[in-house]
Amino acid sequence: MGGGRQRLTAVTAGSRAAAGLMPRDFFDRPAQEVAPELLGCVLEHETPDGLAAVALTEVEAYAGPADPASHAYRGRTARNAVMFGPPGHAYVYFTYGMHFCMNVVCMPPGTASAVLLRAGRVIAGEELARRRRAARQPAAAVRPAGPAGLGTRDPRVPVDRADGPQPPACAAPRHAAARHGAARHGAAARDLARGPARLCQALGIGRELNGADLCDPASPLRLLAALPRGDGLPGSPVLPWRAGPRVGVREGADVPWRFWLDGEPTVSAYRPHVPRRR
DNA sequence: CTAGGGATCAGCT
DNA sequence: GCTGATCCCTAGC
Repeated sequence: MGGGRQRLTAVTAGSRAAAGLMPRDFFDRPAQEVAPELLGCVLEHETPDGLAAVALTEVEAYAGPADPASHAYRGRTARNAVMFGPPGHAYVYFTYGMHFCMNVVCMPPGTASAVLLRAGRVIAGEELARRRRAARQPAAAVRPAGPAGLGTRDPRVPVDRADGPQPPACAAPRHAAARHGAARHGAAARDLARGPARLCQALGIGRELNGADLCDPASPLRLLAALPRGDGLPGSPVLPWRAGPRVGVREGADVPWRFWLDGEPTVSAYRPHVPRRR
């Protein structure tokens, strides 16, 4: 396991919207170099529902054709085409029949390499993120349930009616909530974007953002250089990070290409790969 | 711990 | 065109 300290780029003066936007050449390098420098950077997604953002706390690097754990290992396909495109774009894929995961594309066009965003700390739009996470998986939760009227599909799936934002979990045993440290209004803050699929769910990232440009101020999905200090002090925070083997990777488990901020509670739990039973 | 679910792709016909 | 193994996961027992 390695370790190090990540000096974050200071947020320079400029237009407020573009302040701290990551330059494209930042990503024009091998993913394993980019990855640790992404820690602490801010991913924000702007939608009609509002803005939500996370500070990245855990990432994984996936090198190109030489990395057996990479989606690009067996060459270019329709699914992974974005990885072969220009750097600084989002590669979003669907997995396990229900989850989205997001990567940041690295290296010049033609060389597939990416950083998987594994976890973050929500720093803006927490209520929006909480709503998205509480909405669960409609397909699994709603089930057939009955006729429910023809053609009256509501994409937003309002679970509660009279109780407003009160979650249905209020009837759960209170010791369970206490054991998990869950707040009365849904998941604990640290769990909102803890894990690659949760991160995508909290930010409302789905298939339609595959290929989105993270370096474009006009893009709904943007990557900013660092957290603002907020205290008016010059310079930027220096964050300690650590590195270790990647999660759930069969081959290529020997390289320490998972990076996380030391001591961050939002870092997802490490689970070594276990072959699935049939 | 395991079930769940959809997409993907190698390998086959 | 079809089949079946696989997938970088999460929620709920």
